[in-house]
Order: sequence, then structure tokens, then C-alpha cells
Amino acid sequence: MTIDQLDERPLWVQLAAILRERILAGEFEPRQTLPSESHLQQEHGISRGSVRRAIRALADEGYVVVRQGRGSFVAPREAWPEV
Amino acid sequence: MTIDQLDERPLWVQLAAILRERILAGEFEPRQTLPSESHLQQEHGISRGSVRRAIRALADEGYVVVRQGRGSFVAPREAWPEV
DNA sequence: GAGAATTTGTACGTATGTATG
DNA sequence: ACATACATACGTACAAATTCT
Repeated sequence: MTIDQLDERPLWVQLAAILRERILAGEFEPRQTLPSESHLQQEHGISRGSVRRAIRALADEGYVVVRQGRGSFVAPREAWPEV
Repeated sequence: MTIDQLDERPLWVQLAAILRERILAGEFEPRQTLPSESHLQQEHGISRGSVRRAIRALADEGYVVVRQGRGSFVAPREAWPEV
């Protein structure tokens, strides 16, 4: 799954879907850090603003906890939405 | 090929023909952006409304994909009409 | 402790496209 | 043809918090 400029969904929605999938697949363990914003920016070829919107969406859903100066962490499973 | 104000065809039909020709000639590659609306507007000396009608016509035909905040892209060849 | 590097937070400006009047 | 408002997206710069050397 990759970012597609021709996809009708906003870029940040596409990235949020990618990260959510990787979290649910167990690629990122709870309490572990996600890749940094600049890393995700370069990896997917989008702006940092779009990366931050995607992470904010996942934080609102409960999948991610963001801490200034430290990074973005996968939230404990208890914080995740009902499956 | 240029826009002719004395031509009986609407300006947007003329512009659509020009852009379609340039796309088919390979001047604009699939998945690449077209020139912006304001650029086309100045380049051909017509209104933005006429430019948008031309682009919409090409989008309806399948040659172009329009995405808010990103631009207008040349569609992949699979989306083009039969040649 | 000091300083550099990294990471997230905030605030702009610019460009583009959409929608409405 | 013009104006307005809004959403999306990119770029830049700097601040704040943390970590590393």
C-alpha cells in the first residue's frame, strides 16, 4: 500500500490508513516509537504537514500517543478502538 | 494550434483539443501534472472559466484526473478512450 | 553542566482546486 | 467576469522538549 497522487482521498487519509494497517498487523509494537515525521515525509514523498495530519488522526482514534521532543508512540492496546 | 477568437467553436472546445493533442503526443506524461489553470489562462488569453471547462471535458473523457489541492494530472493510459 | 542533534509544536505564506453568490 | 470563503497541500522558519555527545 502506497501513497497515490491520483487517489481521490487526501494524502493524509492515505498515510493514516497505511500506518493504521501496519500497527494492526503488529509491525509496530505498543509503546514503541513510530518512524519520525521527517522519516515518514521522505519515505512517502509528501509534506510534513500531511504527515502530521495523518498522525493526529491516529492519535484521535487512540492508536498513537504523541510527545513533543520524544516522538510518536503506538498506544497500548487498551486505548485502541474496539475491534 | 492556437486559440482563435473568430473560430465558431467555443474557446473551451478549442483548448480541450489543444491539450488532448499535447497529451496524445506525449508532451505530458501520465501521472504528471498539467500546467496550472492560471498558467493556461495566461498562455492562451482566455478566462479561467473556459480553462476549467476544457479540463473538465478532458476529465470526463478520461484523459485527466483532477484533485483538490494537488492539481490536474494526466490519467494513466488505461483510463484513456480507445484509440 | 554545555552544546549539538533530533523530534514534535506552532505560525506563517503560497499555490491549487471547489463551491457559492 | 469578479469576489468570497473554504479545504487540501507544500514550503519555510523558528520554538520547545528531549536525547545524545
